[in-house]
Formats: sequence, structure tokens, C-alpha cells
Amino acid sequence: MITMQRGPQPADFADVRATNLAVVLRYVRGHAPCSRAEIAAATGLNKATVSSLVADLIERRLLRETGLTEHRIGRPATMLVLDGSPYAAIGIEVNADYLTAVAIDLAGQQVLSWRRSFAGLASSPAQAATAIAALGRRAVNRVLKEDRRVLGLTVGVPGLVSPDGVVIMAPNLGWRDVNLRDIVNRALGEPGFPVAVDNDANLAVLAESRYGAFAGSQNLIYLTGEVGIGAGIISDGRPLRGHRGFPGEIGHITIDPQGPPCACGRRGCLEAIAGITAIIARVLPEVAGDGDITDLQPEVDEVVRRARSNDPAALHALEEVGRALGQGVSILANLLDPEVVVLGGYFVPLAPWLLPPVEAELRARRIGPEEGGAQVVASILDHGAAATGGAATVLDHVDAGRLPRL
Amino acid sequence: MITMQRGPQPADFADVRATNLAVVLRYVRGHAPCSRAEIAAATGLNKATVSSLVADLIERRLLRETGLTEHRIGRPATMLVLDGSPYAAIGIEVNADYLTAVAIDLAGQQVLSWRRSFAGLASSPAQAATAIAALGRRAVNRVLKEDRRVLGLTVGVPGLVSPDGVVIMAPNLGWRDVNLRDIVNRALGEPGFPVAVDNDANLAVLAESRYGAFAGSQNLIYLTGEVGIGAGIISDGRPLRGHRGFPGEIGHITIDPQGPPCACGRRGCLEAIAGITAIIARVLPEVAGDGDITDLQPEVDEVVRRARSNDPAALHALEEVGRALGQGVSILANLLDPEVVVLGGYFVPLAPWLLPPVEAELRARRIGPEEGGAQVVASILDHGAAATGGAATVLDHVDAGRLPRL
DNA sequence: CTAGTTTGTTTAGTCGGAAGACGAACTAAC
DNA sequence: GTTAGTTCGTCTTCCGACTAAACAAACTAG
Repeated sequence: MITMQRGPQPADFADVRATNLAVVLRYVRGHAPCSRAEIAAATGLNKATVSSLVADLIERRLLRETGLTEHRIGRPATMLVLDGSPYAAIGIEVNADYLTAVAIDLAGQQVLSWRRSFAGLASSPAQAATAIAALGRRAVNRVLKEDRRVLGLTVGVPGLVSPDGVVIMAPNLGWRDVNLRDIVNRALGEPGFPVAVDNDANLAVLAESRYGAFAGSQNLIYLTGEVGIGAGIISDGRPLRGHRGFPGEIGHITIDPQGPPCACGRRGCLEAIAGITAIIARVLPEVAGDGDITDLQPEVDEVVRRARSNDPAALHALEEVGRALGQGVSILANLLDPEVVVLGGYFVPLAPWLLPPVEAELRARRIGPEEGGAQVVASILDHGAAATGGAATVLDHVDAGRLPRL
Repeated sequence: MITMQRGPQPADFADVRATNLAVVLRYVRGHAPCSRAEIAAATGLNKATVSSLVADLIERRLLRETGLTEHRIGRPATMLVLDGSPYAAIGIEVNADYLTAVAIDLAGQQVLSWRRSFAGLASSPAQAATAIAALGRRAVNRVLKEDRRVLGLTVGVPGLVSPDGVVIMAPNLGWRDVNLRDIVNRALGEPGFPVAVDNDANLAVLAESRYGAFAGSQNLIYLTGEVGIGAGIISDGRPLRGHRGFPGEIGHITIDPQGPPCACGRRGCLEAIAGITAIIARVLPEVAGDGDITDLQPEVDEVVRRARSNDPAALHALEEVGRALGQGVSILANLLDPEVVVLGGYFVPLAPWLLPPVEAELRARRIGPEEGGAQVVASILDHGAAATGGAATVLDHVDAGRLPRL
């Protein structure tokens, strides 16, 4: 099926070919190993066409034949599998306190996963960009050393990112109007592959839709559980982009007008109640929050310890946080009707205590019928979700038919 | 550009042809009158291809030649215009107190616009469906009498509608699990054109995106200002559908936990503050709200009168309503980053007093940069927006390349 | 060893868009 | 009035991509 963007954008044979190449590629991704005949039967394409498409894909080393299968009867089929190994995509995730780099080959295998401290560097955009570019270059070199071609590199940033890769605003990094894409692109020496920058939540939700527990879902939302709370939204199978490219800003919904003050100047924002620093402040009131961004993992571990030991104050605080989060999730669920809302970041270790009140709020505030309503789950991806998504967004272009040229 | 749905759905020549037919049709829609050469130059299609496509469209009576143009130099061009007259689409809007029927020809000309009282009928789904079908039949007959072919009929309902046309829930009509599409389809005698049912906000936003002040916008949101408040969302040029088909439920966001009680059992929902019955109750406390659904227009007129005469109580009440509405709009704006939020329904006559506080809240709660942020406007379409959208949704299929067969 | 089955390739055919030539129709200049 | 130049739209040729159908290959069952 062909759908079209706005504006006059006619189709021709190349588009048909690209579409069908993508159809075959994605079928094999989902049903490997499979035979040409099976692809033809399942997609409705002619056997001859499938043969031609497969030949193209094998020539580009995107597919590989893996011997025959002893069938019950008839000529045995030559089975096809994805051969992602010659290509890889790189994703880099920027956080206030650390950087993550991930590389994924076309078959979805993670071929690299690095985490690197970033403390202190974030404050200066120039220094930070240099560090990011250096990490990117190292990742690229490692991938090249393994004889893979790099298809692209995407950087995820917690903030507003314009479609052309300029970080308009990243409060937790202290950035404003940083053309990160150009900087990284130049630092990599204008490589032959595309460099992109995107919002971390947008990328994380892409990773969830590919590799998460609800992989393949057409309607899912990812909530970043970091210092801030942002939403990445996939609707009808495609990332929601918005007019300027800044969707998903859910952190400053007013949950409780009498709630704690928020950095934005108001009170009781979702972030001021359910952001990770707010959670830590609420559960560990004795820890002086000096406002400085350090690695928060130790504090989160302590919160988990107290909850595990059934500390009543901690349990009560987490219940309150969960209810606030549930209100936010309910708004998302009623407004966007997703199949699932995935809690990410620091929400993951706290999920056992947050999920029950979130689900209770969701049930209480559900407008539609019970069945089929949005589920809430904790992410099974680790902290590198945005980095993984950054790589996935590159691979998506291939899946959509833009094959790497020979 | 070809994009693809999920699942294996290969493309073939018919898709290319349909895509290019649609490209030409939409170009003429936006640039009529224009010549074949102009279309070719603008779309990138070959002149010969455009000639062939135009011939097809003329044969199906979707385009028409309108004489030559005396150019400055060279051979004069034969100009083309849309010839929508042989076809029309019908939209019907169901409200608690009235029905609206609209018919639009393919060129976008409204060829019929009826409003019919519906008071008392809504309560019984069977009776109501009969009335709807009767109105539909009359509209169809009228269109046929004018020698137009009916391309389709779509009914807009204020409630949750499943993709196959079952009204799952319509609180303000008191309906639950009514298979309205089948009923109307049967009542029309299984006509040759498609009958569909959809949520009224979904349809209204479609009408706005085609005929509203921001026609052509790829990211807009429509807020129904009726007894309930629902949002219709167009994101990246396509209607947001959600997992089950029930997006846009914004009416029961908690604005003020201490606010007035809502029919849903909670307090301070957006609807309970800014729904039209809530507004009337707030501005005209002396009018005994008997809860019965009657035509609310007289009360709204009275509210407008008081505001016009600068009645302090009325102004204050509308200011409070506007602030609540502004909070709801801010959530939408930050979450979905639309170009514009259109206020519809009874919000339109009240817009002069609602818009300033709405915009103030929006400014105060804006996360992203000032420039390019969401605007808020009152709809310039009248109450029949959903009906118009119902017709438009039928025409969209033609615009997407599914031409009526000869 | 033969009949039957399934796979995947080959061959012929169709469809639709691209490229470029060409005639038509007009203006401008001499 | 004639000629050159320009623009429009059609016509012809070519090519790329899919379909249909025949066919060769390779296996199993009996």
C-alpha cells in the first residue's frame, strides 16, 4: 500500500522497488529463517518478483542463504536469514551525568555498548560536544575495525531538538541553541553517513517499539524517568513529531497546585513530584539535595533498599509519587489511547512500588471500556534505551526501503 | 515519496498510478486553474505522464478543461479546474439536541446544509438511529436528484466509536454498544457507497484542516465545545487514531481537585468547569439546570449578552473558565506541539472572552521557545464542523487516490 | 524407479513513467 | 507578411518492475 506525504510527491518505479524490497526485508526480519516461496505466499508478491528482490538484497549483503531444509515432501527450500553483520548503526545518549554509546548491526544484534562518565563536562556545550564527538569517533573506529560499514549515527539529548539537529534547550544540561549535529558532524570529519540529533524520549520509544517487551506495538508511549520527565510517543506506528518537533513535554503538567515548587516556577508539576530528584528528596529527606547533578544511582539504590525493607515512610512516599505519576499516565492514556505506556529510566528499579498506584489511578480515570485499555509496564531495556533508539532510527531507514548503496 | 503501513503490503503499478492521480488532483485543487505543463513542472512528473493522468481524471469527470489562456508568449495553455459537481459526499453530525447534515461536492462546494431538531429522540438509540437514517436518506435523495453520485456518508457521534462503526459509549446521548453503521447502512438499503461512523471531534478536526482558517496545517487540534469536551488531533497530516480508536478524551483531566463535581464522579474535571453546561451554570446561576438536554443556544446567547454588557460576574466567570481551558490547552500544546488549537462548538461565540485567559495560561505554561508555539483560535466553521468533516473524510479517500470507478 | 510435490528460475507479456522529438499555436521582431 | 523564438501538449520509443505461466530441479512416497 502506498500512502503519501503532503505536497506533490509523485511515485515511480523506484518507489515500488524500494517498497517491495522493504517488505521482503521486514518479512525476513520477523520470520527468519524462511524461503522465497514462503515470502511470496505471505506477501502476495509473485515468486519471480521475490526472487529478484532477494537477489538484490543478497547482493547488498542484507540477506544470506543458510543451506536447505529437509522438508516433508517436494524440493527443499533454501532458507534466508538476515545478514546484518556488514552494517551497523551507532546511537549515543547524552545524560547530565553520563554518556552511553551503542552500536547495533542490521540484524538487531548489539555489537557495542559503552558507558562513560560525563560529570562536569555537560556544563560547557563546546567541551561536551567534543566529548560526544570523541566517543562517537571511537565507536565508529571500533565498528570499522570489525569490517562493518557505518550507516549512521544519532545522538539523543534530553531537551528540545529541532529537526535539523540544533539543541534549542536542554535545561538539565544547561544548553541553549547548540547546533550539535554540525559540531559532531565536523568532529567526525564529515563522514559519509548521516549524523542526526534527536530528543532522548523520541529515541527511547523507538527502541521500545523495536526491542522492548511490546516490540511491534503501533501505539506506545515511553516516559523517561530521569531528573525531568518526558514522553516519547509512537502513534499508528510512527513517531509523533509535532509542528516544530517538540512533542512529549509532559513534565510540567500541574498535578497538585499546592504541591512542591518546581524549577519552572510553578508548584506541583509532575516533574516536581515524580522526577527522580523529587523522589529522592521525598524518600530520603535527610540527604541534602545540593542541586548539583551527580550520579544519582547510589541514592536510587538507597530508595530501593528502604522500600524493600518495608520502611513505612518510604512506601508511603512512593505510593504518593505513584499516584501523581498515575495521573500523568491517565492523561496520556485518555488523550492518545496507546496500547502500552512504558516507564523508563530510574522508574524501572522503582516499578514494583510505583506500578500499583499508577494502575489504580489509571483504572479510576479510564474513560473508555475496560478491555484493551492502556497497560503500564516498566522497561526491560536498560539505561541505554535512547542510545539503542538512536541506532534503531538509522536502521529504520533501511527497513523503510532506503537500502545502503553498493 | 512512498511510505508504508505495517505488515507485508507490497506496492505495484496500480499504487503508482493511484498515487500520481492523487498528486495531480490535489495540485489542481490547490492551484486551479492551471495547465498540464504547470503541473508537470511543479510535481516533477513528466509532461506525457501528466497528460495521461489528466485524461484519466477528465474521463472520470474529476477535472474539466476551461478554455485557453492568452499568455504573454508561446502556445496558450488549456486550463484545468476541479469538476467536483458530478460527485458529492454526505456528513451527518449527531448532537444531544440536534442533527446536522452537510453535503459537499468534490470541489469542496457545500451543496446542502440542513439542521434538524433531535430533542427527545436521542435517548432511544433505535429511534435515534431511525431518525439519523431518515435524514441520511433524504440527503442522499436530494444529492441524487441533482444528478450527483454519492461517494459516501459518514456520521459523527460525540462518543467513543470503534473503527468498525460501533458506538461503544456516548454518555451525552446515553448510548452504549450501538452498531450505528450497520443500522444506518441497512436503513439506506445497503447503498453502493460506504457508510462510516466516527467520533465528532475526529471529524471536526478534519474539517478544520481542510476548510478552516489554518487549512492545510499538518498539526492541529480541535476542541469540541459542547456539553462534553473532546479533542480531535491531526498530527503530521494524519488523524491520530490510537490503539483502539479512542483518542482525544481530554474532558476529564483534573484541573482543580476542589472544583465542581463532574458526572464522572470526580471533581474539577475540565468538562465540569469549561463544558457548556458548566459555563451556563456558572454565568447564569439563576437558571435552574434541570440536567435535561434541551437546545442550549438560548442560554449561550444570554451568556454572550451579559458578557457584552460587561456584567462583572459574567466576565469573572468567563475568565475563570478561560483559565481552566487554558490549562487543558497547555497540556495539549506541550504534549503534542500543534501549530494551532481550534476552539469549536459553543466556545466560538464565547471566544472573545475565553481566548485572552487561554492565551495567558498558554504563555505561562509554555515549555518550548516562544516563536512558533501553538496558537489558539476560534473556529470559523459553524456548528456543522463535524458534519463537514464527515463529508471531507469521504473526499479524502478520493484525494488519496481511490478514485470512484467509472 | 516412477509419480507427485514443492521450490525457484526462466520467458513472455503488460503496465506505466521518462525522455525527447514533434506539431500546434501563439508573440515578437524585422 | 514573414521569420524566429517560445511554450504547450501529444506521440513515439525505451526501460524498469511486476505478473503469469511454463519449466527445471530436487526431494519424498510408495
